[in-house]
Amino acid sequence: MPRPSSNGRPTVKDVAAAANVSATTVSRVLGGDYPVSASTRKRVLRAVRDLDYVINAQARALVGGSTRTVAFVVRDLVGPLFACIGQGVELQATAEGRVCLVSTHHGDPDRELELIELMREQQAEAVVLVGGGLRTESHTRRMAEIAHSLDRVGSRLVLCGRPPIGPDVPATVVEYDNEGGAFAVTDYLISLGHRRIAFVGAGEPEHTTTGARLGGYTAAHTARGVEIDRELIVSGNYDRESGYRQTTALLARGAGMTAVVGVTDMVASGVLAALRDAGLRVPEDVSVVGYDDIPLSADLNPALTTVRIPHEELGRAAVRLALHRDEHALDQHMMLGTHVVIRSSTAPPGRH
Amino acid sequence: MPRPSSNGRPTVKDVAAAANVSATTVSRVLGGDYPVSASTRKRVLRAVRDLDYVINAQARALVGGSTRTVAFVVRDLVGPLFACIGQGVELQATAEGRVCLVSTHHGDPDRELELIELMREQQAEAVVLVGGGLRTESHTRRMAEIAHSLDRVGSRLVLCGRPPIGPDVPATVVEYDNEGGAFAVTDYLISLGHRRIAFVGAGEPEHTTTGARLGGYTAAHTARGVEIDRELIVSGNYDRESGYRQTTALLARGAGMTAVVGVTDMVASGVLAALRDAGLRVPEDVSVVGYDDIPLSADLNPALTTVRIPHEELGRAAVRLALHRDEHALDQHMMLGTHVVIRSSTAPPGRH
DNA sequence: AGCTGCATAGAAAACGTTAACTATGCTGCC
DNA sequence: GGCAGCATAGTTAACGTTTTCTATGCAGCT
Repeated sequence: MPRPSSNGRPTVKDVAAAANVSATTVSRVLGGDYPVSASTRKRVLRAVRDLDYVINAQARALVGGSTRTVAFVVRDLVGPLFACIGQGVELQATAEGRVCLVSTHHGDPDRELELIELMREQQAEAVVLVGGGLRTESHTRRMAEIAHSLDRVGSRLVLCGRPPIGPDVPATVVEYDNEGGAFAVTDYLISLGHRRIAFVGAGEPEHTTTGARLGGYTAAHTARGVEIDRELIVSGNYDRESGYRQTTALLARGAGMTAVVGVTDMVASGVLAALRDAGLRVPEDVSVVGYDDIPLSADLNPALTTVRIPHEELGRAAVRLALHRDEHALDQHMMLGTHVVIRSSTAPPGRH
Repeated sequence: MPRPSSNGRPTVKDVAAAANVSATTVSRVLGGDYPVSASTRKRVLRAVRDLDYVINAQARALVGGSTRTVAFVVRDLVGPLFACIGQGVELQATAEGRVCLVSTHHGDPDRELELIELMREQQAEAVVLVGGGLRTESHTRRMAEIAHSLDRVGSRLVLCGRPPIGPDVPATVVEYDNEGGAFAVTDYLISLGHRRIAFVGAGEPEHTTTGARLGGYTAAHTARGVEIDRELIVSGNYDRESGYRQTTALLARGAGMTAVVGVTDMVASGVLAALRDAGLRVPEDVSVVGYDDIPLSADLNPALTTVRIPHEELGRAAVRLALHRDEHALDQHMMLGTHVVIRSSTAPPGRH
């Protein structure tokens, strides 16, 4: 009859007593590094099983130094993009023997900062910020301070899908080419013959994601010598409903676009619905493209032309770089490529 | 110039030294329970800010008893259903001042058990298993043992969207009415006039989700006195591609169904695609229903008739019940209702 | 004056583990 | 035979908190 000490949870001492050895020996059997005689090992393992002992991760972390924990902070769990990247983070963390903490800030930048602080209390080895963020003066400064705070205690701030904060800020950055992808997909539309291309964005241009994508959209126009009608650039937020609303508004005021760039696939899906409801055909009347290539995109009707970003690899690389930053001391900034995925929502402009 | 001790991370001692008080006092200022003079408090808080001190959650947990941590174990982060429930878990955990651990098992029941063990090491206050699970003899027994293990150390196993394990197993169960929902939606199809209704399932019937939903499907037929053609019941797994494959196979062998029940919306989305590719119209030629009401479903073309389950509430209730199980000692088993959401993928059968 | 009681503060023990020493045989070698 | 060196095991001191328990001053009362 196993007789754990007080709490109900058996400790090394209990196991040691049951196996007639010292606590150290139990630790060594479990650690597996130090030589222990076969018979002792057997007795200890027996006691571990009998008592249903599991190690106390907190106590181990306290003495051992590391918690073997990676935190990831994300806008929402339900957004497919965040989930995809989060999946990469979780997979890589697990592969590296780490456990994953997760929390969501629902788009509130201040809450995001609070969460980082919380993760610092939790002694996470790395704090991965997934997705774009605000890029105002004050927010950037606070973020830089936080990066230093984390650095001081041996933890690492990782920006995943967000540009670097500044030159002297200790942070790992894994981004993908937001501007390049937007350039490519816009260029593709222009090459099809489109000249009036709407951009349905989200948030203020200070939001890094919209900013960079809008930049690519603009650059493509400039490169091709196509003038942009500022009327065609509108903005809401990152959900489907916003895409629907902005598009309806564009149509209502007779913007006369032949193509629409949605800032995300989610937004583009709203664009699609608005066009359909307005009796317009895609791609015959209006072409639509998105950005992200979330799982949903291939199933839309018509299947959405979009920009694929390497979601999972983004998350994996974030964790890999952060955990092995001694080995990758030089390349703590990684830029992953994106590429256009052409499906059925794009075609040359019709008669207009 | 702050001078932290060794590691780089300032400790209570460092703060105490900087503020000229004892460690105890620092702890009290931060804890906020014990009376501390205003001037002392000010000095301590000052030192905390100067040193950029944060508490060590591990050390606090070690002595304080609780880690204030909730773990959730889920099949995948990307599956919209899991993400939705996970969202509920995270929200409620945060609301209760807990931090969230997450890990994924990708449908491997053994891996699931390993993860629970891992979470036990982490001293999670509750371990929430999200989504259906295996229900074989041996797996059930192991799960029951694990529930007892967790219980012994003051942690709580929570089954979220999965039926109870057994009468004497200490676990909190929050399920939704899988059978009832499947009954209702099947009954709806029958009431529309359908008589040959295919069921595109997943996994062996030992998998709790498929088992219960198939049960509802069967019961509705029985209740209405409609005979089931066993040929119409097929099975694959839980993804879109499986729905596509099974449907294509059904059509290929001339099963002649006028309606299809997909075991999940994801599967139903594959069914939709297969029918479209086969030149069949939905709902004119074949009606399709799903189950889960994931965000995607309303955006499918045609919008999917399905069974709505209260995803977020499911996750929230799981955490709430587990953390306050002293107050809810009696109702540690909760069954949430489901209801049919009628959209455009269903209609009376056409000429056949 | 002497006591009680409160406000404030510190010292020391505890939480469960590991790491750095220390101790004891035993083998093998000159 | 003496000693180096290894295999094996135990003792003790950390790790960073919180929680007793104890101590001091000072007000208020009889």
